[in-house]
Amino acid sequence: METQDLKKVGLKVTLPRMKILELLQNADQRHLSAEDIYKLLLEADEEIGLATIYRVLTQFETAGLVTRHHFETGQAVFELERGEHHDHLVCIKCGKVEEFKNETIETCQDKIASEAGYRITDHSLIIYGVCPECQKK
Amino acid sequence: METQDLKKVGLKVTLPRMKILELLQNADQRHLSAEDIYKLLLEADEEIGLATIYRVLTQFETAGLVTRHHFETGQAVFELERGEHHDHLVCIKCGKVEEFKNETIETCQDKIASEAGYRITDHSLIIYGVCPECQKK
DNA sequence: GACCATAATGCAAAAGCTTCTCATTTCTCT
DNA sequence: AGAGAAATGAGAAGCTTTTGCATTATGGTC
Ligand SMILES: [Mn+2]
Ligand SMILES: [Mn+2]
Ligand SMILES: [Zn+2]
Ligand SMILES: [Zn+2]
Repeated sequence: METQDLKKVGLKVTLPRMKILELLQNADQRHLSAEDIYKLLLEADEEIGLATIYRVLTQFETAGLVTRHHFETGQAVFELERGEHHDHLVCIKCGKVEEFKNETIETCQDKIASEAGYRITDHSLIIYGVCPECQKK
Repeated sequence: METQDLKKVGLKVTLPRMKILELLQNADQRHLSAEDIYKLLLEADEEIGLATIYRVLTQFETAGLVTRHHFETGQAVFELERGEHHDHLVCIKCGKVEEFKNETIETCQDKIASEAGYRITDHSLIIYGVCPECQKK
């Protein structure tokens, strides 16, 4: 029940917030831009302003419900936070996004940061390439 | 002699291009945004339009003279290409950028991409953290 | 060195994404 | 149901980057 998720993080339960959360949970595509969400909601006859979508996504991000990524598409994409960190493999032809997790890389990163004396707060690893389907064309 | 660099890649030798290239070679800070370059040139009494700077940087990128990065600062940063790939460690407090290269990570990335059937074209690994100096404050 | 065709520049306007303002609506709590 | 507080929608504004077009500079030729 999503209503709980919102209350838990101190956000009022409103229609826009419910619909956006629902969409993030159920959409085929896990990684969505604000505009994607806007259009998908329109298709479902839920007319929610783009400004609200941006506002809500930022609130969700602050609340730890979603994560924002900056792939090189010009627009940020958001995905529901599932508690397990992962990185991304993005097809430059069709935009498909795959996820992966690699302990060796994570460990190396921590080592690099600590050797440089940095207190690491975050990282972003994105591999760009052409997916198997797009290679055939 | 920078004039050669430009001719080599098929670009006319113009004052803006020379000045921008020179700045990228000599600036204290290796990673500069278009606006940074604009302002530094102004300080040096070289009034070059921002549009030209963007255009030239894109041409330099296409020609392989510079590399463009998207740190999460809202603006792209550019650095002179030195032929050796590396990744970045960015201080979220002061904006300092450090470079590193890690063979283990590079190898893992290639393995991940090929296991997913992707033909890798590029990747971006950015570690965000707080640098030693900023930790003291 | 002057000339010409072509390419590059500067400026302002436009575009693309995101945030903000403020009047109106919706929630929550009683 | 009603009051107070918070959220929404619509449009304006903000930022970074790109584009159109008139003007200027460059590189090759005579
Ligand atoms: Mn993901
Ligand atoms: Mn670098
Ligand atoms: Zn693809
Ligand atoms: Zn710092």
